[in-house]
Amino acid sequence: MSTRRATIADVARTAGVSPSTASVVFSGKTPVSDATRQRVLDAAAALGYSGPDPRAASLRRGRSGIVGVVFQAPLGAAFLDPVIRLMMDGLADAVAPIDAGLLLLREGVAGDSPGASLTTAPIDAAVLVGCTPGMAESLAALRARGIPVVVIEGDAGADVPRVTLDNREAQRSLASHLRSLGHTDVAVVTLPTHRRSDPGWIDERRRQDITVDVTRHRLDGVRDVYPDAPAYAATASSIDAGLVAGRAILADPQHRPTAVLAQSDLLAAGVLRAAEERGLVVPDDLSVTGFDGVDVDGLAPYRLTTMAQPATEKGRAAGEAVVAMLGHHDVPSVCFSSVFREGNTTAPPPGS
Amino acid sequence: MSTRRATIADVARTAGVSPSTASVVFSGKTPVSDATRQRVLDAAAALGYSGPDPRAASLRRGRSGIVGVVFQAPLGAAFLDPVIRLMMDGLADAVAPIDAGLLLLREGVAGDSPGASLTTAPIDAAVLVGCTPGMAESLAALRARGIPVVVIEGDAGADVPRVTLDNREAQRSLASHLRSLGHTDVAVVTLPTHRRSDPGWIDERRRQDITVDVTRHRLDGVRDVYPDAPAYAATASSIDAGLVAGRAILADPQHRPTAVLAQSDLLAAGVLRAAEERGLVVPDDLSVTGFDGVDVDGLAPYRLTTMAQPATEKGRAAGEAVVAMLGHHDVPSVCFSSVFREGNTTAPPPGS
DNA sequence: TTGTAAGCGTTATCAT
DNA sequence: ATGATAACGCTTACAA
Repeated sequence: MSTRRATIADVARTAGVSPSTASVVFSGKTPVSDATRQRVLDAAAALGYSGPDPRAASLRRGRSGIVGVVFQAPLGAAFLDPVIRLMMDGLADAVAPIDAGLLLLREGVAGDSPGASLTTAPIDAAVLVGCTPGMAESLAALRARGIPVVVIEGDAGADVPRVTLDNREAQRSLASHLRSLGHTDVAVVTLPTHRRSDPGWIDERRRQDITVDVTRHRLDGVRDVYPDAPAYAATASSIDAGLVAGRAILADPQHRPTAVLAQSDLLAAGVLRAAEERGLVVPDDLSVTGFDGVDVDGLAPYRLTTMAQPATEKGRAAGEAVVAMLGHHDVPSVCFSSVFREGNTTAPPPGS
Repeated sequence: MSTRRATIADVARTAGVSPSTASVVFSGKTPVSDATRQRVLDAAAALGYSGPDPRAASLRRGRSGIVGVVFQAPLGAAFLDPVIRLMMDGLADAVAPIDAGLLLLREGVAGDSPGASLTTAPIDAAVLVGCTPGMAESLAALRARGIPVVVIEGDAGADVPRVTLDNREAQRSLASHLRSLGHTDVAVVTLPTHRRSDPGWIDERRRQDITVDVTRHRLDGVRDVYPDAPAYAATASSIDAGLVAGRAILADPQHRPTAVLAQSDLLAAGVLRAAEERGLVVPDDLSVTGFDGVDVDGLAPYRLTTMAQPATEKGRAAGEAVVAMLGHHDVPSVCFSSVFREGNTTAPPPGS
């Protein structure tokens, strides 16, 4: 009973048709008479054949139906970010029409040689998430293979299509909002400045070599309005990291800003907690802004004043770009806009 | 310049060796003299050949190096759960040694025909996450193809290896802990009872047809100690869902339990918020227990009394099981144990 | 509507 | 250490 698996040729033979006909029955690419189709299906059932082997099909077709999604962090950490989760949903939706699956690839995690999985994996295209300079090797490997690439929130060179956000302008809007409320003394909580960075104040030197585009651009946005706003870098985009930053920023009662601009909603949530710890009432004693416009689980009753970004749309756009590239179309880079959303965490500064 | 991609045959010819030798240079499966290796590598570089085509290799090898991970929810929703995220990390680690990637598959999401992606995807094995009866078709499709399957937290029949948790016993431990503290009046917040379920009290009728194993088993664990504990089903494992449930449970001051057992840490976090809303002090006025032992972002300064489950280990075990099955080894089901962890959210009932 | 035939690019086996 | 050969299982022009 240890006979090998039936192939489409076996099915064809049993059904008394040619292999090509049997193939067509399964792919549906060409009309087949009902009678033959039924005979083929019956033969398949009899032999326990459950459709073409995807490996063989993909060799012949030159397509595997798989899109690689490349992260620079452990999966669990990446998915901590609600924006990434929404993006994945959009991506999954967008590639569903071509029946593609998403293959998770981690780059630069201990134990994986650079680009190895990228060259061994049968992917038709790749989406790089948050492309920093460290991804250069991965990128080179992909190009060498002629695999279409799209980058989300990052820069991979002129000829790689990007899906980005108006980070600087968006953050500037929030800063302007605070200024129009009368705030003059604000502080910033930034996202990590490097792939792995310690928490701490950002001096001019550190500022110079921020390698994470999003972080730099959003910081620039604040500085457009408040050129001297002090900034504290968090180690991650999380509530806990925001709490740490918030504590640092609110530590000295003599030198306390009247508003904090956090570079993500999660960080903002952490700042809110830090404020609570200090006995500060938001927004009366302190205004706090976020960024992303995601549902932060457990944030109620606060509604953050924030910039809502179309995270799912970004994923969808990346997916659509990939689909287009597989169809040999040129695809342009796209930059999405965030929209200002006022919540109940901002107000004029105390005593105004 | 639109010439087709170089193949290993081209490289071999250029290097003046046979295709098999060239192949071996890349796979390293057989010793090759340094001289020839270098010639092959040079030829490859000259032709812009960057290694064997994974599609062809996987046909020949009969392996694609891809493990499917099957979810029953939109990706974004699944990854909301910290336990799932940890599990993914463990899974990724465990399959890394065989250089396998993880292919995300969603089952039963609008637009995907049942089992379609499972039969089209070139996967060597599959991990079903949270296998409910609704996954029967997916399972059948996999078996028909002879693809090894492992199930995490679910039941797929006797001959499918499972990775599970001692849910009932673990939950019973927490209930016992509360009883030993003197609580007699407790309520439960459960995980969803069905794949999609509305929030609400669980009456005997609803109790009967809970299709989610985890939910049922943990509820059984409480009822082992408190046979009449009322239970309120949440719609998801999230802080917000826990908040809703907590509000319902704490609504009536006359009928207020002195302790709430939540079936996940996230739900427990929500209950904590509900308690705060009502002006109740935890643990003085109300004890709250969680389940999972994960870091709930933003939960500080609380430390939940909970059962810590080895989530990463579960993922790793599933990955190792898959690797073993691919090596034609039999693998047993494994059931992990949770360990009791006391935090600062439980105490004797008020006035005792 | 169905059949014929020619690969898709690689690797395992077996000689040499 | 290297080479010749034969699959791996399928799809798709093209012909009938």
